[in-house]
Amino acid sequence: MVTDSDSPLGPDELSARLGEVFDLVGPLYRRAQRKVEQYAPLQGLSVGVRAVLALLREHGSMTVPQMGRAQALSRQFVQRMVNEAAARGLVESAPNPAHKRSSLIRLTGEGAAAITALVAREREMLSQVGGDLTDDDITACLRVLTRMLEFLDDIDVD
Amino acid sequence: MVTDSDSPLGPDELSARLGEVFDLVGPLYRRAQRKVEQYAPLQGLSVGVRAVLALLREHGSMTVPQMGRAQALSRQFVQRMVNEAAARGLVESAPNPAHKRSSLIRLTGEGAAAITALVAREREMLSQVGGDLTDDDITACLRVLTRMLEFLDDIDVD
DNA sequence: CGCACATGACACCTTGGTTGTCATGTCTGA
DNA sequence: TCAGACATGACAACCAAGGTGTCATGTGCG
Repeated sequence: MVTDSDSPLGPDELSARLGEVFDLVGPLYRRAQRKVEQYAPLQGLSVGVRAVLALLREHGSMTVPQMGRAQALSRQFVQRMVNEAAARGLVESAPNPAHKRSSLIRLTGEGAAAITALVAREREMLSQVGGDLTDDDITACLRVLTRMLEFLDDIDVD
Repeated sequence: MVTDSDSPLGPDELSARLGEVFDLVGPLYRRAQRKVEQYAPLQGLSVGVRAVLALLREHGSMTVPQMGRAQALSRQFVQRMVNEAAARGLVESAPNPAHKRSSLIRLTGEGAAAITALVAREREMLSQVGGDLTDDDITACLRVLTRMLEFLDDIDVD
């Protein structure tokens, strides 16, 4: 039967259900941002700076344009966030052997401490989401979101 | 065993994995927004207006404050979107038998056509996501996102 | 070498969304 | 029954996230 819940969906059912996901992602994103806003400022971190620090924490040193591409943000915006972070001493630039103008950005000790502390607090908050979510649920969720992301990957920014 | 993949997670594992979800939602949201813009060249419908039309399409006529509460948005913002939609003839207000000042907002034929067409185009785009996603995957995804949204809902607005 | 392209810097704009305030309308209870 | 608490609409000020445009400089490649 076409509606077997554990076999891949056809295009029609798929798009209808993905539409539901889509309708949740927007509000979720914006509300999460607001929530982060009320946690992060304690350390003086804007959402953008937070994103930059988190990226560097996970991927190590990167150039500004690399970060922009990784997060689908304009390079100019990322640059602004990096400058702001640098002004607070959370981040520093190291010469890039591969490009004189485009230096590598890396976390300072202070920056690493700040983002680690912030993530810890966010986790603490998320742990209250509770409910009856299973590991499988979240794995499936990640699968879906990742697929959508892959599909959208070919968009050009900048 | 604590890590049984089909039993509810404890707070620690839960928050760690939900953190992963969060990190995907941002880029996904931004990419999707751009993709929709380029694929379905918005006939002048801002995200806010789109949300209002979608709400009315799903729930029938509502008052402005009702919509605000339904979406955890400030009533003033919803009002602005409704006014904008009304100015374009997508929506009209009917007298509310239960309240003289707060009229019921409902879709016009034009509004219904516009939102239906938009949703159809979005669906068409999403149908290309393809992959091997099952109905169960998406259901789980919706469960996760809904839980997160509910959790964030207790931010009081207005 | 020359030319297309990537990068940094900086200014300006748009959009989603909130907060505040005021006047008017509605409901409830002593 | 009527006073005060609360809901609504209207309008304005404000904010943060993020994009766009442009210019000068640097880099890589045919």
